[in-house]
Amino acid sequence: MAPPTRPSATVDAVVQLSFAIQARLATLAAGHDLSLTQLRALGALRDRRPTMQALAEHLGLTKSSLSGLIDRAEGRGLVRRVPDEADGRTVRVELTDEGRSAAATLTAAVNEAVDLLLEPLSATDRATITRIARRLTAPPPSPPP
Amino acid sequence: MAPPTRPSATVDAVVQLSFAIQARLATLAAGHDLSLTQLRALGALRDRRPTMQALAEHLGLTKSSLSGLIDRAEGRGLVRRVPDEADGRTVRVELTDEGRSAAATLTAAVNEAVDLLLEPLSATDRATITRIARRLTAPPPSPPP
DNA sequence: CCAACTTGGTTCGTCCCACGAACCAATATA
DNA sequence: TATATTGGTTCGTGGGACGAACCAAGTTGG
Repeated sequence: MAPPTRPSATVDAVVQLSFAIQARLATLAAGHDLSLTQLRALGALRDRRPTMQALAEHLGLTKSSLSGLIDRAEGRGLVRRVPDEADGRTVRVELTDEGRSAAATLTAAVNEAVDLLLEPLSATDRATITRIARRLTAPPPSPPP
Repeated sequence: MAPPTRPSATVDAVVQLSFAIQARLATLAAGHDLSLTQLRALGALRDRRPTMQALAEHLGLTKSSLSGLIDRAEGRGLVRRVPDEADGRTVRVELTDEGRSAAATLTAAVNEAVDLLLEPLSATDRATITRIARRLTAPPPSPPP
């Protein structure tokens, strides 16, 4: 069977929506002179102080990419590298006070922006899309070794 | 009232999902040595031959950004600039044969990848998320002048 | 009919982002 | 202790996006 040259309606709709969301987030981040990736990083650091390794994995970046990202964020005073106590090799990343306040502001802004986007939905639909999105992003259950 | 420092469950879930989708698309595009933006551009050109202006708007880029994008795509033989017959200033962009075949391949791959992502959903949930996504990405009805 | 404006694109300089390869220091292993 | 392995950084490359300056083709107004 020949591959379809047109996307399925479902795929198309979902992909379009993801682009719409990303566009909003990018605009919002740009308004604070941040890239989308930096926005994500700040979000990821809100309640963690991961190693470079862990953060890179979480963001889907290589370690060299992350190194540069953190360089820039550190240069802006949003983030700080701290040595790990246990292992002399590993470096942990944490928010500075300035970074924490920026993260809070941005979190609120993201909420507002996405809420606005979801505004046309009924309460029922909101609940449904939440459930579905959660389901799709939940890590698949893996049997412990 | 103080702004929340944590995103709402709904917003968080939806944003996470959008990142998951983008990551899949980016990986897929990278596998064909293309950027996400070029992937989008190819998709947009499947059934149109827009002016630079129109394409830039569709992709949410400035005209200078688009100029560079099309330069590179043209350099790879995926796309062609053609002069507009009516207006000597405007340039139209269209797929080459190679670009058309790449677009077809990629469309199929996107379908497969996103279908896989949506695999855990029931048929009902798929229908629901399609409806919701459509609703959210549909342009708001504007009264004709 | 021609000068002044507008419009559609390109070019240029700048910065961010992401990657792989090479490298270095600290730890783990044999 | 010699040899991996691991965690990060550095460097070079290339795409991506932007604004400002620019240019050519159309449009408008006197």
